[in-house]
Amino acid sequence: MGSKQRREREKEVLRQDILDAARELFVNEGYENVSMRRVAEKIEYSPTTIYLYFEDKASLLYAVCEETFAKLAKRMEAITREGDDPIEVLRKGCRAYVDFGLKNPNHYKLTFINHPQHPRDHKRHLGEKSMGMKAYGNLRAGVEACIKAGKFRETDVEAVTQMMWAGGHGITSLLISMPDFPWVKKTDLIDLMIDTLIDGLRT
Amino acid sequence: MGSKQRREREKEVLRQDILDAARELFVNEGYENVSMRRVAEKIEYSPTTIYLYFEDKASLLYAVCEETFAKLAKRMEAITREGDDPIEVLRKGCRAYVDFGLKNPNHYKLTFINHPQHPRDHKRHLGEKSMGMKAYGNLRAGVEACIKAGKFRETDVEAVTQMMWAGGHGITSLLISMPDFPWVKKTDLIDLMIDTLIDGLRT
DNA sequence: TAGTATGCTTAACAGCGTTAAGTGAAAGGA
DNA sequence: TCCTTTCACTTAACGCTGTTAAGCATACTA
Repeated sequence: MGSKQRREREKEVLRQDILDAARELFVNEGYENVSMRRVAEKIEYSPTTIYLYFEDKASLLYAVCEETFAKLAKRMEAITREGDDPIEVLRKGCRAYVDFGLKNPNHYKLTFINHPQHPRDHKRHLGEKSMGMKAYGNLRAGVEACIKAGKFRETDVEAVTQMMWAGGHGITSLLISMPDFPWVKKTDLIDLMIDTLIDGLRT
Repeated sequence: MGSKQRREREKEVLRQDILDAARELFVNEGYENVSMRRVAEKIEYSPTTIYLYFEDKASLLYAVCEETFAKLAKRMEAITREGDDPIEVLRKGCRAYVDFGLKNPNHYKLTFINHPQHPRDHKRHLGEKSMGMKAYGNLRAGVEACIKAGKFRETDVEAVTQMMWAGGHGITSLLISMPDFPWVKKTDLIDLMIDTLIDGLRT
């Protein structure tokens, strides 16, 4: 009787095994350089088995990213909750975002740089309930707090949030995708960006 | 006697034909979605012929990008030469950069977003004589002029240049690779970024 | 115990970037 | 003019890719 539940538990385990294998390969070697056959080999199943658990390679990628971005969202939320001076919260949030990207470059690439090719995938990472969107919400809250506290001059919250995001993303993505460029010290660049943006927004 | 020169002229024509075909396909359908066979079909030669003119697909891409970025470098240089108020020059330069990216999204993706997979390709676009580097040099000159004119507080020119680039790139790349995100008005976002960064750098 | 549903595999398709070998015409020298 | 060499190009193939259709065993149900 309970066999049905047991089988479902087993399926869940295999699904997670696939995800773990895919994550490790994607992160270490890059999405493009990992084939479904290699993922299958790693879990010691035939390639087609993966398709019983994930629609296609992009879906597998999406699932992996979602897992990782849950971590980012959680960290961002923790920073917001600590509730210092709102400016300091915002600063820490931005730094956490960039650090996260630099520490998980392949995850970052997968989600924010390597644009999804299939039109329908575009919307997935931005869905209302997606983890990426949750992190964005946190950033937005941070910006709103600064404005409400009178630290920033009155402006469009949405626009400022998107600008802050773009600032963080600009640094993160350039550092990741052009590692051979003669960058100045990374931390200096990150701090300069965050400080300059915040200074430029001050009342 | 002159036949050797004639043949070389003909080769140059075919090389340009390949470039033109590749550019059109890459720009309209994206690098990943265009195969060498399709480029070959367009110029009505066999796929292998392309390899007589370009080392591989990445080299073909590189050549296409270089052509386009020559245009960007030229425009940036023109703005610098016009020589208004240095701040205004910098502002215009940044705007030109973003506009260029948004107007040529696939070119932009190819050069700045779609990181090159082969290690050796990394360096190509950043070579001393590359067009991308020339545009960077222009931006740097713009920043330097602002500092020398006493408009910006004394800081590391290189760091500020890289930050400005990252600001422009952040907006450009996000707008391009996430077209379905609920962005505020594009021009507002661009102006907000540029103005905020400049304000944050002021003396 | 017979029949069915389930989980996985084998085999294959159509495409990819790229290379080795071959072809046919034009060029150069005698 | 004839022969040889060069050169631009093609044909065929290799080993890979993501993905699907069909088949095969095992485990569950009646």
